[in-house]
Parts: sequence; C-alpha cells; structure tokens
Amino acid sequence: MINPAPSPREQRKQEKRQRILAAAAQVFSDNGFSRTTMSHVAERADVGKGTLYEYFPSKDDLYYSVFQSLVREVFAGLSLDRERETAAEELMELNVMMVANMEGFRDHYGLFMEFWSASASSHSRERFQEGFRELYTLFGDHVAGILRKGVSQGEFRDDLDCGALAASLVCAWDAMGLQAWFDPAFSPGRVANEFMRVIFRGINREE
Amino acid sequence: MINPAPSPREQRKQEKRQRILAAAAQVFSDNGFSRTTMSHVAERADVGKGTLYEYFPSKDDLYYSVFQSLVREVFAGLSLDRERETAAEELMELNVMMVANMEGFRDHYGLFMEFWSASASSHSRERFQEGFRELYTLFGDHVAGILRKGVSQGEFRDDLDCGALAASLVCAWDAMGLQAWFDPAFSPGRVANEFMRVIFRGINREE
DNA sequence: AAAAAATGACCGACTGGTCGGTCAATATAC
DNA sequence: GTATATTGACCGACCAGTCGGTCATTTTTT
Repeated sequence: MINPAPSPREQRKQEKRQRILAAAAQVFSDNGFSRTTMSHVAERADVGKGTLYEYFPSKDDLYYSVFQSLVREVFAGLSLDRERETAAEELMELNVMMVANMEGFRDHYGLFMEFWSASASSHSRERFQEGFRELYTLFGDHVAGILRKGVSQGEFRDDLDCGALAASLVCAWDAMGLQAWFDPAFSPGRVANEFMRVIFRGINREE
Repeated sequence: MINPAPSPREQRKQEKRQRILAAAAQVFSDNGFSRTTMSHVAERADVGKGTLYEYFPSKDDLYYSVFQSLVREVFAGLSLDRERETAAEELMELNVMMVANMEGFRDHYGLFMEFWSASASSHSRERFQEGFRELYTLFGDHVAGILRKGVSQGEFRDDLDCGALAASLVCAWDAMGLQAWFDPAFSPGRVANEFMRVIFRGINREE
C-alpha cells in the first residue's frame, strides 16, 4: 500500500465531493452551463451553497471536473486491453463496445455537446480542448494499432493509410452517437453494423 | 415584376439587417452565446443597442437568425442537383464538396458547436433541433438516393442497407469537419479520401 | 420650389432582476 | 475546548430589454 490509510474524515470528504459532482452533472445536463446556478447545484446535492466552494474553487472548475469525471467514465466503459486472435475480431468488438457506449450514454449527450461547445468558446476552452484531443488521439491510436496489426498479419490489404482510416472510423462512431441523441428513430446498432460490414469488405484482402 | 419596387428606405433597412447579422455571427463565434452581450454586438455592427431591437426581438432570436443564415450558406456551398453518369461519380463529387466545405467553414465551427449544444439545452432548443434535423435528413436522403441509384444501375452491391449506410457517411463527414476544427494537424482531405477509397471497395460489385 | 408636417430609424441611459462568490455565524467532530 | 466543516444571508457586478427623445428623410402643403 502506498496510500497510508484514508482517515474517516478524509473519506467522508471524498464522498461528499462525489455527491456534489454527481448532482452537478445532473443539473448541468438538464439545464446547460449558463442556466444552472450554483444554488441549484447545492440544493440538488443537499448541501449549502458555501460548501460547494470548499470543494471546487469556482463554477468553471466544477464544470470542468464534471467533464473530467465523465471522460474517465467513458474510458472505463471501454476495455481497450482485451487482445483477440485476429484484428478483425478486435475491431468488431470495439464496434460493439462503441454502440453499447452510445446507448449507455444517451442521457449524457446533452452534456457532451456542451463540452464540445465549451471547448470552442468557453472561458476555459484550452482545458477542454486538451481533454478532447487526448481522448481522440488515444482512441485513434488504438484503432490505428489494430489496423496495422491486421495489415501485418495479412488480414487487411497492405495499401491502407491506417492513421487516416482510424481517424475516420473514430469520427463516424462519434457522430453516430450524436445522431442517436438527436433523433430517437436513429438506430446506432443498425447503422454501425452496416457501416462495419462495408468497411470490412473495403479493408479485407481478397483471397 | 411582382415585387413593386424596393424603396431606398427598405433597401437600406435590409442592408443594415445584414450588417447586424454579420457582426453578430462574428461576436457569437468569438465569445459564445452567453458571453456576448448585446452591447458588444451593437458596437461591432456600429449601431446603437436599441437599434438591434428594431431588427430582432431578442437576443435568442438574433442568435437563431445567425443560425438560419449559416445553414442557408452551407446549403448554398453544396450543389446537390448536378447529375452525373454514374452514382460513383456523384458520390465522389459530393465528397469533394464536403471537404471543400469543411475547409471553407473552419472558422465557423465554433459557432456550429454552440448551435449543436443550443439544440441540447438552449431556451429555444426546439427550433434548433428542427433546423438540424431538416439539414441532416435532407442531406441523408440525398446520399441514400445516390446509393440506391448505384444499386439499381448495377454499380453497387445489391445487399446494401442504403439508408443506414447513408447515415453513417453523413456522420463521418460531419465529424471530420469537427475534428479538423479541433486539431490543426488533421487533414480532412487525406482522411476523407482514404475513407472513400475503402467505402468504394466495400460497396462496389465485384466483377 | 420652399416650407411645414409627418414619419420612423436610431440612440443610450436606465431599470429590474439574476447569480457567482464571500464571510460571519453556527454546528459538528475530535 | 479547539479545530474543522457547513451554512445561507448578503453583496455588487453584470446584462437583457425598455423607453422617451432626437434627427434625418420623405411627404404634403402652399
């Protein structure tokens, strides 16, 4: 153990922090950044307004913390370490996880949208941009890695631009989630599957 | 002539309306909705604050008008009516136009992001959602139409789910623009071309 | 064609309300 | 009893939207 021992005091503090974070996520998600007030968050978290400021220095910081915790949650929902025999299997499994994630995070898409737009114009846009860039490059690199593995194992054609293709896959998945949020009739599962079918036919080496 | 004659007064009014709209687009784009003040817009448009309210009933309305005018501009940048011999040609030409649009609108992506998020949580989310849905279904239907044409002409495989595939193409293009905005190193041209190459291999009937 | 009258575009000081953040008072933990 | 945590009343910066008044332009009158 590196961490000595969480004093009960410290522990309660962490719990309260989490409670505030959860309440904030909820309220931000329902009302958007500028229409949520700190009092509202406090009420939802069942603490006094002043207490919020014991845990987070400002509204902006609270917002950013919600962002961070959601990003972490997204990563947690994706297990990127499971290795499979073939690259195709890995890619397919990734697709399944993405679709599951899209459906699981449907409620949070409003939040994500605002985070995007925060990274465009918010007061603390740099932090958000940085966070997103990290997310995308990490994920994109992972996908590119799978593609390269497939190429070197002779599963996929060897004339692929793996970096570019990985980027476009990430884009497509990303935007499907967005569409699904927009349009209740949109079925990410159906669209993603048809999409992957075509992609596979496009990248597989013909025998 | 149906329109009788634009009195010089009326004409100047229209011009000023445009000037305000342009200034507002600029300021909203730079600062985001909630951080732009009407005074700021007025200053940028070089009119008095009260004048704004002669042309637009409220800040929300002004914002929505900027949205509308930008959507119109996007459509104008796309010529969807040009017919080509083959569906493949049409699709490729669409790709070229999309890439051109991504590059042309790079400066406006910040605005678009906020519009998205406005359609999530803004006070007038219904209007924005409606606008976006219209945009996407129109465009998606167009792409689906091209795919169906290709199928019936025997260019493309006949087992395609054209609706789903069209939706995923639209998603991919959409998100590429977004990525390009995020990451200056991202080359939409390169990514989109590689992407289309794979897609074509995936949808073409093998001989 | 010149003067008078009418119009409506234009303006910015002002108001009413909102909300992030503070801090003195209070409660709780140890 | 002291330290730590919590609270909500309070402050003041900020801003959308209003309104009474000004003035350039157009229309009507003479």
